[in-house]
Amino acid sequence: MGRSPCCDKVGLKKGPWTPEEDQKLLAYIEEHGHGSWRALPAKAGLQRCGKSCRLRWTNYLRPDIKRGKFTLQEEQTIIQLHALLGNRWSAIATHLPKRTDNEIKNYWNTHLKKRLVKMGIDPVTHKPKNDTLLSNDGQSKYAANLSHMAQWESARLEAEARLVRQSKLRSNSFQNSIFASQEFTTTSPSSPLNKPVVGPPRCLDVLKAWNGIWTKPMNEITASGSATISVTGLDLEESPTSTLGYFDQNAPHISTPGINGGNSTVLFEFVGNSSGSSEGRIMNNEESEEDWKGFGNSSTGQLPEYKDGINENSVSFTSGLQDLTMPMDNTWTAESLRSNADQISPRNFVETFTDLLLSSNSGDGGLSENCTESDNGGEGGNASENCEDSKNYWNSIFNLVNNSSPSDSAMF
DNA sequence: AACTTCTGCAACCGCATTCCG
DNA sequence: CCGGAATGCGGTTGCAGAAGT
Repeated sequence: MGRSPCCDKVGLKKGPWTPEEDQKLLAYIEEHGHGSWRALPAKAGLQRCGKSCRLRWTNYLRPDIKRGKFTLQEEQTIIQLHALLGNRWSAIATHLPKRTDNEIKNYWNTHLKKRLVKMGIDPVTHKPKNDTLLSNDGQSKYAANLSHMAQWESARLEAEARLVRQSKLRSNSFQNSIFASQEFTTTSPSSPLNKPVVGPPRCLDVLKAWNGIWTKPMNEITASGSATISVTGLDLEESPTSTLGYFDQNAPHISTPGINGGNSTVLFEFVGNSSGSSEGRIMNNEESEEDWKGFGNSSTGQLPEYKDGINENSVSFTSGLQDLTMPMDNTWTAESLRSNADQISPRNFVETFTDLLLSSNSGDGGLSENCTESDNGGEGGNASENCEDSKNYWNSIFNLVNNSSPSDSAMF
C-alpha cells in the first residue's frame, strides 16, 4: 500500500553508479547480506536510497548474472515465453536464471519486438497482424481461445502457488497435507517451498493440449459446421482455484460445464463457419499471399469433423481421413494429441509459422525452401540456416513448459 | 571533422502487492 | 481488520556510444 518514501529524501544521489559505490555495496552485501534495503545505504555508507541499491544489486552486481549477448536459445525462450506470458518479465526471467527481468525486458524492446514487427507479426499477440485469413475458418479464434486459456491458466497457477505459500506459512503440517494431496509443487528460487517435484502439474495439461491442438495440421483444424472436442478425466477438483471456464457466445468457444465434479468434463467446442474451402492461411505484410499457401495444404478442401465419441477413458475424433482415439486416463497430453495428428500429416501450421518468425534473423524475413515444403511463391530466401536453428515455435513452448523444472519457476 | 540520428542499456518512477505491527 | 513500510514489478526515461550524413 502506498509508495515507498525512501527515494523521496533529498540529498540522495541518483543516476549512474560509480565503481566506488558498487564496491561499497558489494562489500557490504557480501559481508552482511542485504537485510533491509531501507537500512542498507546508511550501513554501507552510500548516499543512495534502498530501492536504488536493491536495483543495482539485482540488475548488475549480483554474482549469478550472466551478461553479454543473448544466445539463440535464450532468444527463442524469451519469444516463446512472451507468447505465453506476455510482458511478465519476472516470470520470464525465472526461466532464464542468469538473466534479469530488466535485461530481458530491454532485449525484448530493443531487439525481439522490432524483429517481430518487421515480420508483420504483432509482438503483443504473436500472431500475424493481418489475421483475417485465419479467422475465415475459425482457426484464429480457436487459437486465440486456447491462448487465452493458457494465459489464464498460468495466472491461475500463480494464484495457486501463492495460496500454497500462504498455507505453508500458516502451518507446516497443513502444508504437508497439501503437498501430499497434490502432485506438484510450485516454487521459485526465493520461495521457501523448494520441495521435490512429483510428476507434472495437472494444469499443464491445458498448455500441453494447447500446443497439441496447435500442432495439429491446419487442414484438420479447419472447421466445418460444428466440431467438438471434449475431454473427460481432467480432475481439477484438487485445485481450489481452478475454474477452467471460458465461454464466448461467439463460436468457436470453450466451455466447462462441470468443473467441480470429481470427474470434471472440460468441453472444448469450436464451431467454425461452414465456408467450403477454408484453406488455412495467414498473411505477412512483407510476404505475398502466395508465400503462405503452404499452410493448411489442403488440396481437396475436405473438411474434417471432430464430434465423435467421448467416454470416461478416451476421446474420439473422426476426421475426414481417419479416426483418432486418445486415451483419457490421468493425463491428457499433447503427445497423445500430437502423435495422432502426426499420423495424418507431418506438416503443420506451427512449424511454418515458427520458421518464418525465427528466420527473420536473416533480415529478409523470407521463407526458405527448407522452411516450407509448400508451394510458396518461390521467394525462397536465404534463411535455411536460421531454420535449422530455429524450429518449432509452438512446439518449443510446449517443450519449454514441459521440461522446465518447477523449481526454477514460480509459474510452473 | 562536425553534427545529427539511432541504438542499447542502466536507472528511475510509480503502481501493485505483500508484510507486519 | 487497518494502515504504514517494504518489496516487486513493468513502463519509461536519459545518457553514452555507434552509425550515418
